[in-house]
Amino acid sequence: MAGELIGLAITDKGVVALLEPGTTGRVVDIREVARIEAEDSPRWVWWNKSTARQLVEANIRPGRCWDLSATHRLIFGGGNSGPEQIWARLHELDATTIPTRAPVNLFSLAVDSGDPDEPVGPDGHLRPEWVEGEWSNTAHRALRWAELAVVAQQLQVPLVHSEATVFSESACELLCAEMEVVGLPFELGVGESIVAGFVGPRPTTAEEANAELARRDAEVIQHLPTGSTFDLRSPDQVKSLLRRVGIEVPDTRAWRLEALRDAHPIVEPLLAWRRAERILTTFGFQWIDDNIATNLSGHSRLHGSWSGSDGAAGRMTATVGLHNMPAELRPAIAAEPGHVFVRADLGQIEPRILAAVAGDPKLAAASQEDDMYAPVATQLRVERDIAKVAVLGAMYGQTTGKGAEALRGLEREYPIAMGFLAAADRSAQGSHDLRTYGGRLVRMGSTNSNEVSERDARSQAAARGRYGRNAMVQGAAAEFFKTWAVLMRARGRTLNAQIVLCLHDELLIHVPEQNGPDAAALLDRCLQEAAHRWAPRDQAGNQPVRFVSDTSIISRWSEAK
DNA sequence: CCCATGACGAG
DNA sequence: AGCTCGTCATGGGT
Repeated sequence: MAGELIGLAITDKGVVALLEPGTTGRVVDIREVARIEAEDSPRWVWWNKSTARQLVEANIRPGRCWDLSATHRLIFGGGNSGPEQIWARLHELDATTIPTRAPVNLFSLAVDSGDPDEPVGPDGHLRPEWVEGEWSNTAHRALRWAELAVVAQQLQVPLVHSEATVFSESACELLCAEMEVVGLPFELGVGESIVAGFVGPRPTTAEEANAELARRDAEVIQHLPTGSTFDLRSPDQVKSLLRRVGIEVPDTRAWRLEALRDAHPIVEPLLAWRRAERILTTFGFQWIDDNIATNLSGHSRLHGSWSGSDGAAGRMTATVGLHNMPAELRPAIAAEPGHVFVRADLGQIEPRILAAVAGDPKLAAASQEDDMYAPVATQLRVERDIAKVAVLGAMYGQTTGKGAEALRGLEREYPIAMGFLAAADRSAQGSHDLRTYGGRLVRMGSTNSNEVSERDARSQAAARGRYGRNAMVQGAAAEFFKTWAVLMRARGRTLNAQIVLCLHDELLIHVPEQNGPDAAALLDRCLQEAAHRWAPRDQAGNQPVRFVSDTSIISRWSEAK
């Protein structure tokens, strides 16, 4: 039956343990999973993304799952957790008492802590040995592990605030597994030449590398008296270097030096040095060698790991710089032969989300426009850019600058939205946890460790307030984005449309060239469906907030916008 | 060796 | 505006 829950655990040797409802479970070949998926489309239950990855690696792409880890992060907030933490929370056990495997010695061997074939120890916690992988040693144990997953799922059900969010966040873990396995198309030659443009050609020996380093340092140091030695990698030394030429700065951040370009001829080469250093250390040849794999047909892809939600507000995160690649590298992200990218980003997502989650009808009315800042500006009787800064400032907790005055206009014209933000701010200031529209707990950890001055305490509270009001918008926006993304993942299967990058409000989809237009149209339909499924409706059942995207079909990421 | 901090890229 | 994230560097501490 579609949507039926089936517990699933796959050992590292590929043994598949299935726990279907009302059965004692069975051990099967992975092809059986593919058959069940095709015929019944169940909702698979598993501990975390690692199972999703095993399936994707076997070329099985399930439609639905209940990911215990993703759901745990929704219910309880915070970042990634292992089975032992999930289990402990569901049984209201103190996380600090979770046992860890003691080093193997005579003493630890002497302690008898019950039946090692039973995953739950006498203290009620999962045994560390099981958590660390011993569940995978035998088919019998794998069955127990799948069974425990179903037990945990049943315990999560009553704690869930929105089942729809559980489903989309779980599906997002599947999407993450896929993005990890398939990678981001990356044209090696183009990437290498971009890097070389910043840091010089790829060195073949350590001497060459050192010479290039010295050459780049000299471009900056030449503006100082001969014999000067400063380590440009040390902010402290850069500060004293600048003091030497008569520039006094509290820090040496780029935006501050930008303003001092004309103060001394050393500033410009210093900024250039910094840009090159960023490429060299973070996005250089080493990065390419470490993270880009070339397949048998000679095409290269960048592989990182993805998390469907990590950190505070539940945005996706990614490693190896997938979320902060310098724009200069985007020409290297190229569709493979016979393919195109469909790229789309959500327009003005945060104010639209605010209108929706706050239920502000007037702001919702403004969202009907392609540019919703225009009607807001009219209401406030200010310039459009002022209105924009004011709205963003309200969501981020701006306290100074131009937006501050227009803020009073916002309070007057959009009291519901502003009241929503103020409530989040107050709650966070008081260290009270928040919950996003989709039901994610945003923890306000009271980290006020030592005694601090009255002044510091106030500024920390204000920072918490800003964090809280932002988390309610950013968090809900992340949920909405993921709903959109996983709908496209599901609906795009028949077009062979593969999502290869998620960037907070932007999707990059790799698709056979002939399917590009269909995929682009589908992506827009998925946006409307996401709005319909996710966003709050008014009393009449109408969806009052309009969401828009900018969609294009391109060959290289750099062609966008 | 861990940890805090500065710096910087992206949204 | 000020918010999130990951990554790499130095420099302090153990």
